[in-house]
Amino acid sequence: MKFEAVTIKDIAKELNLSTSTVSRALRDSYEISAETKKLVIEYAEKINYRPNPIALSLKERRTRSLGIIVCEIANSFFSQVIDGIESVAYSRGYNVTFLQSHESFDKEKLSLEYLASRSVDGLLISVSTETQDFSHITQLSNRGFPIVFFDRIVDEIDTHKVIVNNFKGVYTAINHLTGKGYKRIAYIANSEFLTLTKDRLNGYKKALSEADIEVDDSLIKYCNHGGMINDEVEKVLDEIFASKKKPDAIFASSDKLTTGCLHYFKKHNIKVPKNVALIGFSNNENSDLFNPALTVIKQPAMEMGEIATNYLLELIESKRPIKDFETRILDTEFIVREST
Amino acid sequence: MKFEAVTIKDIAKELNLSTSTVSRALRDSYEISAETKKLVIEYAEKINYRPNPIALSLKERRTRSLGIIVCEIANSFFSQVIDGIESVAYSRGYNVTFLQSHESFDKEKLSLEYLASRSVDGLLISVSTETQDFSHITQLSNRGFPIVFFDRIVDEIDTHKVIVNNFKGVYTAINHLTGKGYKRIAYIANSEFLTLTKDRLNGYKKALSEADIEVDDSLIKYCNHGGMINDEVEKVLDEIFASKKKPDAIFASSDKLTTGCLHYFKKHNIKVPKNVALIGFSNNENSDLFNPALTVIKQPAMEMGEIATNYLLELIESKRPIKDFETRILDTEFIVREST
DNA sequence: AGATGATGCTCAAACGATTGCACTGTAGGT
DNA sequence: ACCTACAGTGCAATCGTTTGAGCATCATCT
Repeated sequence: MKFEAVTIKDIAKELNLSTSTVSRALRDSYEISAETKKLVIEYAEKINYRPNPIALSLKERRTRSLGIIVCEIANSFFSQVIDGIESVAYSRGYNVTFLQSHESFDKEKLSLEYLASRSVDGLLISVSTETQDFSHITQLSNRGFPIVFFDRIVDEIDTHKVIVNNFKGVYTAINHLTGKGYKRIAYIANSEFLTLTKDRLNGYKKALSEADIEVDDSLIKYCNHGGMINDEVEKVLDEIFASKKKPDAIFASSDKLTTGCLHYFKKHNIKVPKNVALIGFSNNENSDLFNPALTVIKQPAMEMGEIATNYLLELIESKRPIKDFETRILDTEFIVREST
Repeated sequence: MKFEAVTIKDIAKELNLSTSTVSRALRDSYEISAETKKLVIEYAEKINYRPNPIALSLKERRTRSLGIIVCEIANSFFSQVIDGIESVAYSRGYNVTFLQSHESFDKEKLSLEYLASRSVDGLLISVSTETQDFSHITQLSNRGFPIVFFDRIVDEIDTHKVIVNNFKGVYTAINHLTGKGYKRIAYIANSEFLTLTKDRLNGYKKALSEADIEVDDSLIKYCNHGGMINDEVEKVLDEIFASKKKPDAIFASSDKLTTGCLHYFKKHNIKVPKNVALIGFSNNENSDLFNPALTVIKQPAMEMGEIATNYLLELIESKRPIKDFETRILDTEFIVREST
């Protein structure tokens, strides 16, 4: 079934005017007489005329829509970022198309191709954990396609970026743990390819060394699919807990990994914080309801989305190529609860 | 900064052909010689040509994109539905634009107008809690715009719908409570305007009457903003717990309301299930990690999204108007945990 | 030789809206 | 009476792509 909508032609035919006159009347051009304007506007109102955004896009060579690529919408952090993106985008007259990479490089690449082939004016992206080869993004960026990174950025591509202070966030958290006497602190990391994983590792190491604790590489485990693959978290935890020198605390680098740990603990009847303490990077709105209530490092997700979108719109709407790119670093919030 | 992309014209100019020949060559038309085809296809590949979807949309009078309106993406149930929608849509060559109503009638209306003015071929919608007047949807539907409802449907609009068996889901849950000896069971409902609220109420009443428990209207409370307004849940719980005859169990009708209850209990030091039992409609992936682990009625969210999308694509792609509409009713899953 | 037909290409219109330019008609000035 | 000015409107090109119709060119058949 075709849904036939009203066009400017229908108005022109009905009123015995040309389409140009109708167009000008609707845009309140000075060239059109008051009478004609009134006639046109009233009739347009009556038949509920709406300009066709597709035709406008073709004419103006812009779609007034933004593309977003994240690993998963069903993730508190990203859905909060998206809230921020949406609010800024709509207030500036843009709409928004989302794509999920589900942490797959191939999906990310396809999504990127799709969006970039002129169905959006610019792109906000947090790369997938799998992504090691950035050429698909680099190419676009080099051809002048506006891209802004948030959260999981790509160092070697020069454009606006918005992240949190990952180093400081983790440093504070680990510091808190060492201060409480924890000595064997494991780091369940996201993919080792992500910049933020490295930054966080540095914060972890710094805090340990300041507490005179030697870094034990067997306590640092990577989940290269971000916990998306079923037994990923279980496997690394098995490894950690199989060792003779068990950890007394765990730092999990994302929401998915944190809940993964909790599920593991529940299954193996490991008590938190009695047997092991837990701190996670988490924006889960219910982390205080967990058993136990979680100590978390929280990111200003909404703000991140807003800032990133403003950056992107700046790139899109700028008359001349932008050369000076900024990386905005936001502060995390550290919330101590029962799990430590 | 304008991002200039390659068009069919660039290819035509370079190869001294007409745009029609290039177009036909790319679509592998029989009218074009093998040599020319090869030439064109190779050059297109080389300069990375991608057809402009905007131009195609204008020509074909279809955008190959679907619109989704939900109250909130940051809600486990809806983000799971969206996962389902996305997977079907992309596999059938459609992309997807989301809009959040944030439970506001005005936002919903605006979003609808926007999407319908030809930027999407069809619409999937779960109406906001505030919506009482459906004329904005009815109008569109009557003009032949393809719409499919899911979860929060509108009875008086005749089109495909996908819901769960709300009656049975609640009946089973309340039955479970009465079987365990609970007698004063409160119902914290969503907006009273939603069809599902009424269906659930009927399940609630049936189960109570079968257990010879009289329905006490003071135990039935509506949250007309779905728990989006700060103190909404707190207020109704205050009312319920202020009464002399306190409830011994609570049934919460959505994820937001369920976590709202938990937050309230935590604040007022009410122990679950010792002081009061709790059952919620919830698709939260971590409801087993809560303190206590929650007994829940779970909806097949992903499946719902898939089915709804298939319905919508059927409406969009059908050659002739569809008159026979279906309402698909899915079964819920009842998961008993510690909270009851 | 002339008709027929296949082959391989180009022209131009169309989708819906915008906009520079051209055109018509009227009024006012000289 | 003629020129200028200008208000009010229409024509046609444009954005990128598709597609029906038309037009050469050449081989083949009678």
